[in-house]
Amino acid sequence: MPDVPELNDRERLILYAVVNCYITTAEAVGSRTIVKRFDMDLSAATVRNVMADLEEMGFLQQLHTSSGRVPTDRGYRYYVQHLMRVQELTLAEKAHIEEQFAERVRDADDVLRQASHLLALVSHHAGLAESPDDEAAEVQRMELLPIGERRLAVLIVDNFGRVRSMSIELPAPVEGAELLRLNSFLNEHLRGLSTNMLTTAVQDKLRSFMDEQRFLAQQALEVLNLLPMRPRSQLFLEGASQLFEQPEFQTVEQARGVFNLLEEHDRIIGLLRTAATHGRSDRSTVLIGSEDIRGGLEGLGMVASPYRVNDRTMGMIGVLGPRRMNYSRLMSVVDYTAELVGRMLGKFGR
Amino acid sequence: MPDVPELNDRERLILYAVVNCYITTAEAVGSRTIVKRFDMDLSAATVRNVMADLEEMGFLQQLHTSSGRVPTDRGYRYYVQHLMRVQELTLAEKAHIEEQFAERVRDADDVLRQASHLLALVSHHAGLAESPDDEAAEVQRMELLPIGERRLAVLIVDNFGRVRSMSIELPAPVEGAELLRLNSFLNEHLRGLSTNMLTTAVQDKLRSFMDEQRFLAQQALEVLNLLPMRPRSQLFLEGASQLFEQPEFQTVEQARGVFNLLEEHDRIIGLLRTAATHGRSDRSTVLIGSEDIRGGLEGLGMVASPYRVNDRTMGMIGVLGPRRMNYSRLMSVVDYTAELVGRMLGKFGR
DNA sequence: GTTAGCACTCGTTGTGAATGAGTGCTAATT
DNA sequence: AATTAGCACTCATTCACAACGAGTGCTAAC
Repeated sequence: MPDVPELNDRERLILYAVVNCYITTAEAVGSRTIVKRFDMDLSAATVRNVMADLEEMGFLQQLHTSSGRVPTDRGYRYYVQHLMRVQELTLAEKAHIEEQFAERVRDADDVLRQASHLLALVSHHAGLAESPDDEAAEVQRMELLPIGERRLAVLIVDNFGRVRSMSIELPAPVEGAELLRLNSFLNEHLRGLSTNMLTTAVQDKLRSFMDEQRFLAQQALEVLNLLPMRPRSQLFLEGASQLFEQPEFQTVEQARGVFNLLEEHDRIIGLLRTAATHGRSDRSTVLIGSEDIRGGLEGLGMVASPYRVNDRTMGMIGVLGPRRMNYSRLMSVVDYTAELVGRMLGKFGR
Repeated sequence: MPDVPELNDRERLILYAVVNCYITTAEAVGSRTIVKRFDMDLSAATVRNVMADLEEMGFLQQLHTSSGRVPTDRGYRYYVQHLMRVQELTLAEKAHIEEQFAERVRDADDVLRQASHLLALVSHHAGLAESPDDEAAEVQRMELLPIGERRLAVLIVDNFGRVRSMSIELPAPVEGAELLRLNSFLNEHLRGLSTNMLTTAVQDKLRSFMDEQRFLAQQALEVLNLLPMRPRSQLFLEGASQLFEQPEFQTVEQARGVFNLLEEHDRIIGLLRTAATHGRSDRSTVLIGSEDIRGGLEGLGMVASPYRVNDRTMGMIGVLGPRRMNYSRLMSVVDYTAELVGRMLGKFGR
């Protein structure tokens, strides 16, 4: 982000006013509107002059001559970074959020599902929550269950209470006793490892084992190799339909753009992670429109925050809405939700 | 469906022509168009007369005077039931469909995920697949794994290789040996039961047990009661965005209607099941627009087919698209896919 | 430096005419 | 009696043109 010009007080005030107005009305805002709504001790003409300056500096934009101004991505960025102050949540609001979590949870995924639901509810935009990623997940327990002749169900329980289950077909039948030994071998040696590097871990250990151990390891490796382990980074997304209530997505053109993004969960996860790298690890970050190079976020904004368990970042949650969002409020909401998520997940971790 | 009038050959021919034209062009079709496209030995005027009759009988509809005709729901229904002939798949097409299934599968859900993906791909509409429902699923194995002090992971593996996992908090710690006994008790008595009636089954058995058995049953019941067992009927839905390419969903109004339906998975499952009751259990059925009383399907059509394992219906798959769909082709596609799904699931069930 | 005043821009709205696809009806034809 | 040609009619769509008004930029006065 090169050369962001310094703004004087008046310019800051007026940029603030424009963004603020636009966020609530969704319509280009003119000089008169501002003077009235903010009771300024300035004439419309003066405001006009300042607005012209702001436009020249790239903070505002005119859709056509003779129409009010609209903030640009840069305008929003400045607003978020220097002008707005984060609106802390009241106790009542915090309580309200906490209530949403009251339901019973079965595992970490439930917590995140609920988080996305809750975010959608209070933000009136799309709520996002990414399941703890595979690197952060450790194997808590593995279980091999025979189903049918040569078919095996392999269960991997991780430290978030999540279970990944796979059914595999063995090349040759394995008898009961052998299976038991294999099972305990796996548990003995793989516990605590990150779920996405099981095979390599076994491979590494393989050569150091002798005799029966070695045979078992060999067998374990065969089983592990059969596992279709594509790392699933799961995204919970709710309330997406609310985006289409927004005036900026009323034309089919723009609506389709948004819809396509919504279907690409991987893409959204990518955006969440970009946001993660931009911000501090304990605070929410904002990602605006074209700030992501790969495109697809045009006209949209995202507030994202990492959640942490035992001081380690496990994943991201956030809100996806029109670029014209109430960042001030949403940042607190997302922050607080992330904090709660972290706290709840603490119950699962060891 | 009361009083469907008999149609003579010419009327049938012309209704067929109108529906056919409309399906491909999405535009109201006029008399001249028909004569030309089908090389009819009739004049446009004659066709006009017949079309007027068909309109009177409720098969066609005019958007406004002086515009071509469009089929009504009843028109489509007649077309599907009496006029069109199902277009069998070529070997190449079958092969192409089968290829999509080539990937490794971890469990039954994977099969259905792939089915919905594939349906979306070949139909260019939304692909639907419902996971085997809870009644059809039998407990294959249960497993209690301790995590932390009083926390327990409960795994239920069903006969489709699917695992439902839950983490529960016990009121009091249970020590290892006891847990083992409880575990084997559960497996001994609950295996083969439908997953959605575990608690009642245990309750029934409870009184007949004595002594230790009784104590274990009591304990089992306590565990089962803690399980948040909401029956999840899962729906896999892919390719929904393709619907918005269709000309009939270009206005924001209609698009929103569709979008809302797409978000309500339960609603869609309901529709699939309605379709199931309308049709034969081994063949695809069509559901058109307002034929479902509860509404929400206006302007849409659905082709659905049950899939069967060991001659028992396990769930539904299908395609959701604009009412103006190529039923003739899609029925074969859905049928064949259902057959494949059934075959693949056979590998899991005992 | 600020403001009042004014000409100017340009999207929006509304009106009316031209266009054309498609119909319904009637009278002629087979 | 069924079919067809012909023609008047309907009505959505398109286009041009004018009126409107919100909002600007600029200039001159304060």
